[in-house]
Amino acid sequence: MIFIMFSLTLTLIVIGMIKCEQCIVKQFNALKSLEKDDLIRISGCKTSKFIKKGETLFREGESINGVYCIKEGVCKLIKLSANGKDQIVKLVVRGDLLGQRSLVTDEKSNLTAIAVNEMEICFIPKSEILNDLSKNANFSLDMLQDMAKELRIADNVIVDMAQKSVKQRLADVLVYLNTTFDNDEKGYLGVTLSREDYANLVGTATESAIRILSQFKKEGYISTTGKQIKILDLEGLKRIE
Amino acid sequence: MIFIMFSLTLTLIVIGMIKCEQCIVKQFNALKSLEKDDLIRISGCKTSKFIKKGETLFREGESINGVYCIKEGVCKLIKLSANGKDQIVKLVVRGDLLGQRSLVTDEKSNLTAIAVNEMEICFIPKSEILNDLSKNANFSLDMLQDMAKELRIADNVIVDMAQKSVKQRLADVLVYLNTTFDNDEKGYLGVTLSREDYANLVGTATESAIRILSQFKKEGYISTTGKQIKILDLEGLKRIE
DNA sequence: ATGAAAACATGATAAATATCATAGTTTATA
DNA sequence: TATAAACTATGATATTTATCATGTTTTCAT
Repeated sequence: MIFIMFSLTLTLIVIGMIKCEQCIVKQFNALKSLEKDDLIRISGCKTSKFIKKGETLFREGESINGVYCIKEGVCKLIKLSANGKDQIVKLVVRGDLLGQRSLVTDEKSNLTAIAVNEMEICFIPKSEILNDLSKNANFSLDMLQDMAKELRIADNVIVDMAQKSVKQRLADVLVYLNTTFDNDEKGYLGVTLSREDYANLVGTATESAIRILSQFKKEGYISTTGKQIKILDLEGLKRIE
Repeated sequence: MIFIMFSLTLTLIVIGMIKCEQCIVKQFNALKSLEKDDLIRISGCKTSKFIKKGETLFREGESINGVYCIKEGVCKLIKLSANGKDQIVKLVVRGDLLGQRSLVTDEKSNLTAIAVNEMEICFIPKSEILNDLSKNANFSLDMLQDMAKELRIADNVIVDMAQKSVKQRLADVLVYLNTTFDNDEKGYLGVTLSREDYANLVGTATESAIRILSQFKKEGYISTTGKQIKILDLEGLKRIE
């Protein structure tokens, strides 16, 4: 009997079926404001998934009809610009909720979401969570606060895009990655991006991103091993202009 | 007696004391979801103001502690970037609510608001409206929808800033102004901005904005009389790349 | 109305960035 | 483990944008 329970728990863990009410990452987002009963109800209808690097969660123009809770991994939110280039609008990380906008509007998604590395996510259908929005003032206030924060960040990104040089923006990205993700054992950035991803994050040509990273390397700000990047002089990067 | 009533009404109108529940512009924002009783209560504590062109409503770093309802006129939301240049993050127009973020966070304002022309605004203290957020689900849902929309727009601006050329962005701004504001009797854009404002909207040097506007003029897309700009070839502007 | 200040305009030049070309490296996988 | 495909790197050059300089026009307060 004990063996069976153990085996069951193990299986649940292996296929990612941790219950919402026990899940650690809910601490980091608006779900923390839900009552235990509601979390249990939501847990019953959520879908857990593992997503491989490079897989698409959803595309621009699709209906989402729910929120994704990022349990592990990183994904990039991309928009294809009129001139055919991809722009990474933001990175979504462990603990973040993805698709809040779909809860309050019926619009199609404005962005495409693609996994940057192995991800573990839970999908909660809109229908299941919509009631909480109208009945639980704390939850909707929390949601408002999240959006307000995202809006402030977006405004700052606009200013940076408009006013800073490509080199500054690239330095900013490195600083951001360094502070947002734990470095690995060897001191490399915790997220591995392609040079093209870097270019699409700062809005420049891939060659330009490569060139500037090479320059950073020559000047001793970073070192690289293949795609992996190690920050050697964080304060120096912050001073770049 | 009739004369006194008439005189009173007239005075109220002249000093801008239209009551919220009768105010047309509330249709355009989240206030439309409040009950009549709540609007009357709010009306009782709101402050009405006329703001002259160039005046500052609030500055980056200040506490706002309430929302402004824009009854008439336009203001620009500015952020000073690290390199000392102003960036206009967005224009706020008749019907918009300004400062929603202050309702759900205690942070200082991230932006500075300056009147672009003569404005008429009402200020509603945070204390008075906070209760409505927790008690009126429609109101807070409306607020969420507003923010979701702003977020989508901000994401699009990020992509444009990162991927489009200065010329394209400037053409976009002209198209935006043309569609957002009614042109005056002579067909000029309904909002008059300085060349520096145009530069700060698209994130370029003032000389560059001037140069490109001159070019648009030569190429027959627009005509100008002093600061005033008339769109001659809207479709042409949309096609610029 | 008038003079000073602000805004507009444009040339010359420098700096930043994109594009095209080519080659070396890494990565994935058959 | 061989091989193609994808990614990284760098040079040469073109294009875009910023900066500095200077003159003109408009605006505004007296």
